[in-house]
Amino acid sequence: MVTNQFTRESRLLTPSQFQNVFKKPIRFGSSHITILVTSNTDNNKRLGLAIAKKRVKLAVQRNRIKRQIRESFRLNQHQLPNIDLVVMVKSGTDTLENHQIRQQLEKIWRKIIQRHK
RNA sequence: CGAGUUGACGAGACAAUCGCUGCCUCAUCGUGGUACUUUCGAGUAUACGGGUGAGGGGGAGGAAAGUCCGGGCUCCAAAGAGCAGGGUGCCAGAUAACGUCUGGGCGGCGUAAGCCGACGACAAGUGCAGCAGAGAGAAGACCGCCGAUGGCUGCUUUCUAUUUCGGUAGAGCGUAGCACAGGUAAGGCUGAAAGGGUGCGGUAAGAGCGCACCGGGCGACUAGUAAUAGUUUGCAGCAGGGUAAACUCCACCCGGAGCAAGACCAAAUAGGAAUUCGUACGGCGUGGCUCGCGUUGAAUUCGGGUAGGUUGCUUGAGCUAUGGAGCGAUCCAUAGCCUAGACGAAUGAUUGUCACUUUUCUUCGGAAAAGAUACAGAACCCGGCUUAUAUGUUGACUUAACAC
RNA sequence: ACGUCCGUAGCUCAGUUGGUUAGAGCGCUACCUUGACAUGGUAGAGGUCGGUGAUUCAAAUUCACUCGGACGUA
Repeated sequence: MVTNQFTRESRLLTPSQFQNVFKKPIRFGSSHITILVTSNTDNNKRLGLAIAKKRVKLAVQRNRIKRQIRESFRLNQHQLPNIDLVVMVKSGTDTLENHQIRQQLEKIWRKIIQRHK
């Protein structure tokens, strides 16, 4: 059954969970977005967000980007393998439109799926 | 109708689909507690916490921002005393409090509505003012003016002495000159600033030296709670400029830290080793000092080890309505309402329709196309201030021109 | 979230009881020295003192607001 739910179980919550991803990541990227990926053993996919204040200055823009990423992850999660991933963002992302962010993310999802087949 | 001033409110709407978050109700699952039954396996009931599902209703701001003030709350001792330090600064009021607000005063800007003002004291004391300039604070004579008085020189005349009878010398009066002593702050020059202003008189020239008016000072009176005001009145020619966002003085206010405060649960700070000081006139306890109060051996080094969860957390100086008091800020009474509580951090995404602005077309009903949708995201909570902001609705007021 | 501090030349810093003109080192430019380079020497350019306003005769310095940056607190 395919669900589009997005609960606390599908997020990275503690610093140690984040550290696991940062230790030995596989990198995927586009012009404005970098994603670090590690496979996990919990039979689950988990998303973490690292949107630095240094890269995106205004809180409104940071929130907007995070919502877009979560929304895209929520809609595409059932296609993904069991991985932990952290999404990072480069400077200038706050000037992108919502649909541009979504296009970039969808490209990266496809790359990850291919890599893990 | 144009231009403007000022206050209040708003900050796109609706629908569908897919989500997030916490609240309520119901169903269900499992577990611990309590009561009852028991064949000691368990079963039933109950309330609460937890998981899952369904339904319902709620979910960012006017500035949530800057962190510039003030308060609540929490801990430091129950928050105390003095000093230091800091803040505020016309008067009165409002308030939990304020650097805020309201009303009034004074000054400035504007035709006006209205707006702006860190607006106590420099006559308590100390300090500062480069360069320029004569002089910078009980000032000063550089140019200029005068030179009455005194001095020097000349002339007229009078007197005295002397005489070679032409004069000569001295003294006095008058007068002309010099600018030597000196007088003078009206004018010039310098500067941001030069010790009341204008006029007349006056004088050697001038000067509050005298007078008139204006301005200012001190006191009285009147009005006002007061700041302050006055076509009131008396006094004295004027009394010393600027700077306190210079030290300072005066009045009033302020103990320190902050929800990463603090509390609870589990773990942990353990147990150790070495050195030094000390055994109470000491050390520590928030940050400045002294007192006071509380508590008690302290410091350094080596080695070892943690930083998870719950709570604080949203019912509050709360909001709405009505009535009353007050010019107003605001306050009082009654009734009703509950309106975000997240924590690697929710409050969203997509699509459609309408609404907004501009342009074009128009049968003046509207239609089409394009564009824009600001500033910006709660993190303990309030009251303000300040800064950012596309734009909409509306109240009151001022004013030019025109029309009546 | 709360708290503290800092902005001066291209870089690193001086300079603040308000006073004439904002200075040092490195770097930069030109010339001299060398066959050439380095070194050395001489000269020169380069500053809205983060911004706006206020106080004052006068502000890098004092005050208010504002912009940017750094650090600390579990």
